[in-house]
Order: sequence, then structure tokens, then C-alpha cells
Amino acid sequence: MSSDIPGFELPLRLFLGFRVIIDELHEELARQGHPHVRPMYGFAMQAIGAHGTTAVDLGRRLGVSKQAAGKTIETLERLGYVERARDPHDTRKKIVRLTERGIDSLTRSAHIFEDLRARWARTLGEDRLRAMEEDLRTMTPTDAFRLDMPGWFGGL
Amino acid sequence: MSSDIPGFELPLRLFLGFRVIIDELHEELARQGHPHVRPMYGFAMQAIGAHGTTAVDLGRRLGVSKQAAGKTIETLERLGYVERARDPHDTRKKIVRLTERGIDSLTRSAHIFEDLRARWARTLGEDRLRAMEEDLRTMTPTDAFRLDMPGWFGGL
DNA sequence: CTATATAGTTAACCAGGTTGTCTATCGTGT
DNA sequence: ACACGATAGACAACCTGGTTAACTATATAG
Repeated sequence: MSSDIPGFELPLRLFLGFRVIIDELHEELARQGHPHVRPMYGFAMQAIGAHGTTAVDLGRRLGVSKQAAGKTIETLERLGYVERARDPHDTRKKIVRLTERGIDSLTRSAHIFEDLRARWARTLGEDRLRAMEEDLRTMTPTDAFRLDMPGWFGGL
Repeated sequence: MSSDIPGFELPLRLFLGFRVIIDELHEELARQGHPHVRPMYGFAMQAIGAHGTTAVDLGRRLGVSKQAAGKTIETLERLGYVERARDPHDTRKKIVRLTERGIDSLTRSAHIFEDLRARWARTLGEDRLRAMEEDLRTMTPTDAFRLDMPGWFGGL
């Protein structure tokens, strides 16, 4: 079914590879006390980072409009993963920072990601996996986040 | 930026690999007279296949609800990529079939996919690429389409 | 001190999905 | 022969992650 078109298998499998990892991550994350974290939130929180950002900057980093970034921030705030405060040096700005809970979800994600990668390494062999990662780095843009990463998802 | 979490690079690169291929495909497809084909339509048309289907069956193949499949069919019909006709043997059913234009877009997609794969093979080496494809097959579900493929996209 | 640029909010919209409900038709069991 | 359950499709209301456009408030450069 997927082999009707020879060249089609590659992108399909790349997507499925992404999907199985992200799915397993979020299943485990749900088990560890973060049932409401959706894949997008993870990308956004990672882009917000330890030092915080503003809505405009987050939009730029994720490659979406400031309005879309604003909506995401609002959702994350409602769920308790980030908090906003006015910037004293520029009262137009609102600095978005990760809360304890936000940092916890990122930390747990990191551990789970490493476990999943380890499982791939056990199945494929560390050298084969490293080769795959290297080849993917070769074929994909250098600065991942700048290249309109998650903005692409919904618009598919 | 993407290397904050070690295990995160793998899924991110897998997604970006998928993305660059699908993006280039659709750019080229647009140049070849199909500017309105979105990635989802390609998946749907491939699932419809040469013999045609019904909305319910298409939904099952793509892993989405029959209503979602119906909406996609409506869009494809409006764009002239499929046509619907009542099934004479079961008047509840409406058979969805690819039009000439629909078949043309799939044929062109196939050629472009093969070109893109060839480019990867030239850069990485045929054996490295084959190894990647094999490893991805190992780590992803066998029946790609049945595993709720594109339904996942929008919901991310 | 005015003009322009920037940060954030709000509103209206789109695409692709969901669930629930409804009608029409098919097919089976008594 | 027919009533009843299963199936196909259509419709409505809603969700999420996006978009543009228009607005207010603040900062900054000339």
C-alpha cells in the first residue's frame, strides 16, 4: 500500500519514525503526571527556554505569527506550565517564563527521549543509529527551529 | 537549540527529513500544474487508489472518521481530483474515483519522489540510504496507512 | 515633540479533525 | 414477508493550531 510509489516509502517512514517516538513520549509523560502536554507544547516550552521570552520572539523562534504564539502561551499559562510578567525595562513586553511544572515536564521529556533513543540503539546498533542521525543532519536544515518548525503541523 | 535534550534530536530530524521531502515535492508539483495539492490530498488520493473507494472505507484506510474522510472527498471533488457516483449494487454507497487530473497528480508525484530519493542516494550513498530505510522499517509499524496516519497531523 | 516602530490583544476566518444525530438502504432471522 | 439491526452518508456543533487585519499602548529616533 505504501509501496505503490517507490520514493514514497522514505518520507512516510521518516514521518512514522517521528510519530512513534513522539507518541510514546507523550504516553509516558501522561503516566508521569503530565496528561495534558501535547506535542506542540513541548516544542513551545523548549523554545521558551530557561531564560524566558516574549510572544513576538517565541513566534519568530517557532516560525509562526505572534498571534499564534500568543494563543499557545495562553494555553500553557492556563495549564500552569508558564507564567507571564511585565518587563520592568519595557512595559510593552510581557516576559513568559516556565514554571516549576513546566521545567518538570521538560526534564521528564529529556529522560524519556533518552530512554527511547537507547531502545533504538539496542535494536539497530549504536553505530547504525549514529549513521542515521548523521545522514539526517546532512539532509535537513541546520537551524531546525528557525525553519518554521511546528507552524507546519497544523497547516498540513 | 535542538540539542538541549540529547534524545530530542532524533525525532526532530526525522520530522525535518519528512518535511523537506514533502515540501520539495509540493513545490515541484505546483510548478507542474498542481498548485492546489496539499500533502493530505496526496495521502488521500493514494488511499483512494485506482479502483476507487467509499467515504467510510477511505476513513478506515486513513485512520480518520468517515465524516473527516467525507470532507476531504468534498474538497478533492471541488478541485477536480475525484468524482463520485452512486453504486448501482448498493445505492447507499457513493463510489469515489480519481479523475484524469487526480491520476496525473499521483503519476507526477511518483516521478518527483523518485528524483528526490535519487538525490538523497547521491549525497549519502545508495547503501547508507538503504540502511536508513531498512532501519526505519524495523522501528515503525508494518501497515503504515492503517495506523491512523494523516489523522494525526491536524491534531498535533 | 512628533513620527515611526514595536508588543500585545482581539476578532474573524480557514483547515483538518472530533462526536453526536439523523435518514436511507441493505441484509438477515423468524 | 417483514421487522429489525447494521451500514453509508450527510449535517451540525465543536476543538486545535494556524492565518490576516485592525487596534491600543509604549518606546525610541530625528
